[in-house]
Amino acid sequence: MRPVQRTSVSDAIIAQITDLIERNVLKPGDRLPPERELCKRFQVGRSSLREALRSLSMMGLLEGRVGEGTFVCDKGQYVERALQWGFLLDRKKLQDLSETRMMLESQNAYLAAERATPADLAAMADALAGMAEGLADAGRFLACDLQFHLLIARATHNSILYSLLETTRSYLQEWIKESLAEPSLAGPRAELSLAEHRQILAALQRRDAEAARQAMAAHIRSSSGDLAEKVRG
Amino acid sequence: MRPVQRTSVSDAIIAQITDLIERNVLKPGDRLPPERELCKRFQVGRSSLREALRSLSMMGLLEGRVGEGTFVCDKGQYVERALQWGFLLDRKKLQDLSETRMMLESQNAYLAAERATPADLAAMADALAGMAEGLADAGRFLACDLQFHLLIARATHNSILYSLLETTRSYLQEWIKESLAEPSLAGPRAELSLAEHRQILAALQRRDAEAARQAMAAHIRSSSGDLAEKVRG
DNA sequence: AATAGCTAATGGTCTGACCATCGGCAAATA
DNA sequence: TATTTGCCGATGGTCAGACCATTAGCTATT
Repeated sequence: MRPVQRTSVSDAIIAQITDLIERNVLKPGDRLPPERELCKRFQVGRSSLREALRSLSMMGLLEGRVGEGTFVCDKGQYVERALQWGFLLDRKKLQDLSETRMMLESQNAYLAAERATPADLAAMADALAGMAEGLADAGRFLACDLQFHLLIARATHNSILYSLLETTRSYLQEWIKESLAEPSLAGPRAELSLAEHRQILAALQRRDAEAARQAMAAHIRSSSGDLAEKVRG
Repeated sequence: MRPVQRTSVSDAIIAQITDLIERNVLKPGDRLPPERELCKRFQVGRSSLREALRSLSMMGLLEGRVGEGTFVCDKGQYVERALQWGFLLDRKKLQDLSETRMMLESQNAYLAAERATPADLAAMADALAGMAEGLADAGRFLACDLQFHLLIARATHNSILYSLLETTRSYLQEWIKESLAEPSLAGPRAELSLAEHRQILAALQRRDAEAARQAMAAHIRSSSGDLAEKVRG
């Protein structure tokens, strides 16, 4: 004898729908029948059906729009989401996070040097210009700073690396903002940061991957110096 | 003016519960209050609450047991869930994932060289011995192989990097297994792989971080050669 | 022709009910 | 006394029906 497996109604529905998507019977952008009709077809209650649809939405496979219907998502962020959950499960260790960010940023710079398109580089130059204009405006400066780093990640043309860096930054953003808000260091710090960014962009434009990586690493070490101290303290 | 964001009831509940888990107010193994009471506390209907719980279960954060209650999962189940979505990986994503893994593995090797404790190194040596013993047994060989790589990640003593590598591997495991199962290459491939692992371990023991990184990078390039081809093809 | 208002369809939410299962307790049994 | 049996309440799982907010598309007014 072996334990009989009980399969929940929702899970059965999930299996059926994922199967349909997998076999391409349901294509991205397609609209599913209304919930009330799906209930009749699957012969289940609406609660169970909705729990299934909710789970599928959570996986990024479906998307519900009020008054319109439920649609199959475009090629989605399944993997990215799953990796983000990984962060949730582990305790947020600032030090670990900071280190992870360092690795991601510098490696992304390396890859970006090899792959950035002219459009990518132009966007980075724009962000850099924004930083220069925002030397007096801390908010503007930080926004362009963040933008610049995300543009580098985007220039790797690797959605997973981009997503990872984005997530890491989002966790650290508060601390970064705080550490850069130190009034005593604000002026010189910002100018130094701007100069470092220029070096990074220059390396990217030269397609010098190793230089880009090192410039980025140096920048982060310098700009997050007291962030690291705060973390340790 | 900007579009006001509608936040669904379920999403709000999900946010609250994930936050509780994140802040360790809810620890793995803990039991949540009964659904009917959660409804009263959150001031929501049971449908919405259940949709939230269902989503959280789907993420691997919660587990419902009939007649007992809803419990916070030990972390780890989300990896298995991830495997079920393997089919969702298209070629581009596989490529991205493979690249991310490459970066994580080599950088982890770098850090591990600086931080591995004697116990870490001993465990790696054990895994290596297991691989040697398993030259004839593909299953044993692969298990020890995986173990070796995870031990390196663990030796970074950075829980986030470990978690990321673990998740990334879990996605790629099926393809890795498949690519290594090529009968024609099985023998020499395994021996080569073993030799490469020995080089990595040697570099770690010498505390030569740069050598460890390069050895790991070379190993992955060599061992996942036809994986990359499959991805491209 | 353009706009305002109406209507039906749809996803989102709530409620109450019933079922199957599980844990714990008490009674029956050896 | 120790073990088994049966029962009961609690709980998650499911269902059905209702109401709400939003949306698209139609209609009639301007």
